[in-house]
Formats: sequence, structure tokens, C-alpha cells
Amino acid sequence: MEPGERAPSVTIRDVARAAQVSPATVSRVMNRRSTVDVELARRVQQAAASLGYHPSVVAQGLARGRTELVSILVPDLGNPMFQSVLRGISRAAGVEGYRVLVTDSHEMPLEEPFLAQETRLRTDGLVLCSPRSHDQELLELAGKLEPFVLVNRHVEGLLAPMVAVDYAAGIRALVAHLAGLGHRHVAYLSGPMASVSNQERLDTLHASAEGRFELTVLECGSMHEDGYEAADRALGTGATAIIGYNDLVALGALGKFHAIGVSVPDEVSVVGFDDIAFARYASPMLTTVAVPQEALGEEAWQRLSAVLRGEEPPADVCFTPRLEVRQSTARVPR
Amino acid sequence: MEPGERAPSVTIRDVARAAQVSPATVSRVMNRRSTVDVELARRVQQAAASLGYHPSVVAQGLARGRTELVSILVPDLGNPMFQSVLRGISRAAGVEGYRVLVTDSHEMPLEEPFLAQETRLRTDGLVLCSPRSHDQELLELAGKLEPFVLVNRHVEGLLAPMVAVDYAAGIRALVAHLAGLGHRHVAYLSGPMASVSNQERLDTLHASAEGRFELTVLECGSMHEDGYEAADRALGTGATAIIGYNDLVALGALGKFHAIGVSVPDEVSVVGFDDIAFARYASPMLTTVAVPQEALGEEAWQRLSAVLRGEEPPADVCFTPRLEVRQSTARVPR
DNA sequence: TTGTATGCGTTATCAC
DNA sequence: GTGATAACGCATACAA
Repeated sequence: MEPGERAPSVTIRDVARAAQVSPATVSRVMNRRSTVDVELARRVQQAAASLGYHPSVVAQGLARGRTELVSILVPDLGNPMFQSVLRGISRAAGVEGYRVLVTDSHEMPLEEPFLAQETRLRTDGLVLCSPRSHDQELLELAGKLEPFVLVNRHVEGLLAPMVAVDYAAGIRALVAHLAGLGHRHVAYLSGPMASVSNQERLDTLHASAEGRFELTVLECGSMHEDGYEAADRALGTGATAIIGYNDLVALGALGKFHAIGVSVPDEVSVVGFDDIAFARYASPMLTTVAVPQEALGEEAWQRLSAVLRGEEPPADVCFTPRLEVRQSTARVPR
Repeated sequence: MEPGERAPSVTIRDVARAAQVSPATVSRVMNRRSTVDVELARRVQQAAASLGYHPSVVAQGLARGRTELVSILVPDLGNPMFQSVLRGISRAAGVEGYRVLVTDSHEMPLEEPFLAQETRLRTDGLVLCSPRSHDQELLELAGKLEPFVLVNRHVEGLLAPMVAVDYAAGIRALVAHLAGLGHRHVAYLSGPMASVSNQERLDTLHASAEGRFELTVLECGSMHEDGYEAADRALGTGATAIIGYNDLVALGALGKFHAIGVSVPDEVSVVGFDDIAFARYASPMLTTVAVPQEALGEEAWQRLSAVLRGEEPPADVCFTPRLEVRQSTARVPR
């Protein structure tokens, strides 16, 4: 065989010939369809085995009209939050024989619509995770993306199933916790501007901080580095407590404080968001708002799966995150 | 349309009819093939646009004999090391228009051969990452998996391209570092028994510890929890330095020591392996052996890509990891 | 129960 | 340059 040449794969016809039956019968045996004479079935099995036959998934996909593949698009594969969602979907889908095709938009909102369509065309359905696009854009795109489900985002008027998190509730719990500890000046390390959940956290923060403490917002980002870099700026504002956009940012801040000899939580309190696995193993253990990440993925799959079966998907769900008080928060220093 | 019914997708024929040309011409236009009369091309473009036509990727796959999809199989999607490799592949492949289908074997070595074959059949090629199977099994499987490349594993006699890491060199650097700090009793938190790289680390450890320090090996695992759980056991052996199977384990141990008030590195030194992003932001910053994770993925893609093009792949590569001395190691306490 | 024939949506070969 | 037509490999309605 020349390099680049097509490998001569063994087809259903080859098996049929070897077993002296029709291709249809081979197909029936391979798919455990209807009742095939046991003797014929045996011959087919044997022929298939000895020829090393495997049905072409692509041909099956074309003939059946489905690939048993679903796509997931995430803003950043490097973020443990999305990795967990991916895991949840991958695991749940795997049980039903579906595989997952993953695409990373690398936090480039403008690429999102194209990538979403592109990857969607390759599979039976799509999970759109924390899309950074505007509501309007998603509404226009929806028709081309169906069937799909939305994770970590709510869009009014969209008929796609949604799996969301009540970030506002999480923020309120956080605010109550910090206010209860006596903090009167809090800094928020803001995430990507395109992140809708960042916007939601910001709005809720402003609203619920009112009358409880002064709030300073600092542009930051979504990665370790961003938190590390922003930590002393935050401290410079006079804040006694710092809320990270997510755990990555909070952990980055923790790292910086440790590096410059600022004690947490004695001199400053730090909290995160998501409760990624590392939050629990940080020093000090990070107080954070726990989002059920793998569950998000599982619920997303349940809905996509239902739609793929032509059934009515379960109702939209909105998880209420749980405040996980650990060691990175304490009473305000006096 | 009834639920479950097939969506009536617009086909190449619909476009041909609308543009009053043959399907062949439409195909030529869509693929920018040969020279098509500019007027006809315009009509086709327009018809395609107004009908919202997108070529069926599945049908293209069948006709062209390739899907522009590759698979990656990893032992644990929850491990940042594999996530980084996945990212590296995903990014590199994406540039050439290839998408990545990811499968997680959930550290179940027995499932691996089946999953590898299954996922391979769905795509044009496979990246086998840190397979837990025995050499013999891989050798027997090889024929069914081609084309594929091996990451983080070397198998004698296998003609598949390989991208590996010289773990022995990493361990030797670690041993020299710890011995130089005066440590005379070291504990190794051992990873999954099925992990070949764990075995390699273990062997090298035994060999190079000889005459420098006493070595105690404790069964542990590959996750945070495992390290957290094993940390005080390790301390109980009288070891003054602890080597984790990977950063996750080391970070878990760090967490435990912080929880029980054991100071790192004053009372005990801790080192990891891989240099995941979190290692740098831990408190104290984790001394570890840096493995170029995304580069592994990129190199893997380069080789798979070459084979897919029918070219000779680049020679096997073996990265020498770099010792990253940070703050979790210090002179032995006296 | 089993085989025949057709369709799935493209690409590619070959005449025109 | 352009259009029939035959693969591509399988599933399935229908006939036997």
C-alpha cells in the first residue's frame, strides 16, 4: 500500500460473501435485529471475527441519520470548572454509548458562533457551556444549533433546555458571610467582561453590598495569573476581604499573599467561586461557593439525550450553590 | 415534524436545483475545486446561502474516506496533566481543521483496549495517553489501532510514533536535590500500580537512593485525596522529605500538613511531579519536576498529522523534565 | 426468516 | 468548464 493510500477496509459485503449470506443478514446480525437463524448468525459471527470486521461508523451514521456523537463547546479547557462539566457529560453520555467531541473557544467570544456551528455540524447535538456571546446572537444562532442545551447561562426567549446556577444566591450568601464577620470594605476581582456570570455576580454584589460595606471592583480575569497579579492592588484599596471571580483567581491571590507575607485570613479574607478540587487542598483551605460542576454536565446530558430520543426534555434546572466556609475567611482585623 | 423524526436537511441536490446546475458543480464550488465559471459559482453561493445549506460532514466523511476527527484516550480526565495534553492536541489539531474526540478510561486498565478500539473506529487516528495496559497487550492491539501515537509511554518493538518523558532523569534530579539538602530518609507516595511511569519512578528511586538515603515506599494513588490521606503515614515513617507520585498527591499532602500544623518545608520537605499550574500557586509553592505537558500534546499531533498525510512522522522524542525548585523543600531539620 | 433494491449526501471519474 | 454516474459502506422497506 502506498503512503497516503486508502486502507482497504473489510466491508459488510466481504463478510456476507464469506458467510454465504446477504449483506442484509450480516447487518441484522451485527445489530442484533429481528430473529436470524441461529446457524446463519453463527456463520456471520465467525466470518466477521476471522476477517476482523467492524462496521464503518461513518457509513452507519449516514444510513441511520445519527452519529452518536455530541459536541461540547467551552470558553477555556484550562479551567477546572469546565473540565468538570466536560467530565460529567462525558461520563453520562458514555453510558448511553455516546461520545463527546470537545471544542475550546479560548475565551475568544467572536469565534464562538462559528465554532459552535462548525462543531455542531459534526455531531447529533451540542452543549453550549457558558457562552460569551450576547443574548441576541444566541437567539439568532439557535435555529442552526438545534438540538442543543445551554449550561451556565439563561437566555430569555430561548426554547433550548437550560441548566443554570443561581449565582445571585451564591453571592448573597457570600456577602452575608463577610458582613457577618465584620468586613466593611470588600474588593471584587472581576472576571472576563464577556462572561455573563461575571456580570451577574457584579450586579448582585452591588445590590447586596449596599449599606453593608464599601465595594471596590478591580478588573482582573479568570486565571491564576490574574489573581496573583491583582492581589496587592486589591489590598491597596484598603479592603479587608477579597472576592475572586472564581477559585482560580482566589487561589492566585492566595499565592501572592503567601509570597509577600500577608497572612490569610488574619490580615485579609479571601473567597472564591466554584469549589474546584484544589480549593479544598489550598493553604489555607479556600472558603468558596460550591457549584455542582459534574452535576451540571449530567443534567445537560439528560436534556440533550431526551431531545435526541424525540422526547420532551426535563424542565430547566437552576442549582442553588452552597457556601462552603473554610479557613480563608475570618473576622475583620481591627 | 413528529418528535424523533429525521430533520429534513437541505442537500446538495436542493442547492443544485435552485442554482440550476448539477450537484457536481455545487460540490466543486463548496470545495473551491478546479475552475468553475464565475457566474455559476455566484449562483451556487447564493442558492446555498439562501437555503442555509451546509454539506453533511458525515457524507463527506464517507465519500472522502476521512472524518478530520482524531481520538484521544486518557486514564483520567480529572488530572490536570492529561487536561494539558488534551489542550495541546486540541489546539494544534484545530489549526489544521481537525477536531478531537476525547475518551476517559477512568483509571480502569481493563476497559482500555475496548475503549481504544471503539473510539479509534470513530475517527482517523488515535492518541493513546499514558496507557495502563501491558506492553504485550499494546503490541497485540497495535494493528487495530493504527494510525496512532503513544504519549508518555515507551513500548519496545512498537512501530507507532512515541512522545515520551525521561522520568528517570527527573527522579535523579529530585534525588540529588533532596540528598544535597541533607535528607537521609525519604518517603515515596506511590501512584497507581498500573501506571508504567510510576513503576519507572519507583525503579529509578530505588537505584539512585542507594547509598544516599533510606527510601520508604507507601501505596497511595494519583489524586488529591490519596496524598491527603497518606501524608501523616509518610511522616510516621520518620521521613524528612516526601516525594509525591504527582503534583496532585503532593498538593494533597501539603493540604494535610497545613491542616495538622506541620510546617513545610521547616519540618518536612514535599515535592511533586508534572508541574501543573496549581503547583506554582500552592502555599508554599511546590518544588516539582516540570513536564512540558502541552508540548507533549503538540508533538503527538505533529506525528499523527504526518501519518495522516501519508508522510514519515518526526522521530520519536523524549523530553527531559526540568527540576523546578520552589519553596516546599529545604535543608533537613536537625 | 432471508434476499433484493434503494436511499443516506458527497466526492470523484469520466465523458462531453 | 460541466454534467451524468458510480462508488463510499451500511440500514431498511419490501418482496419473496
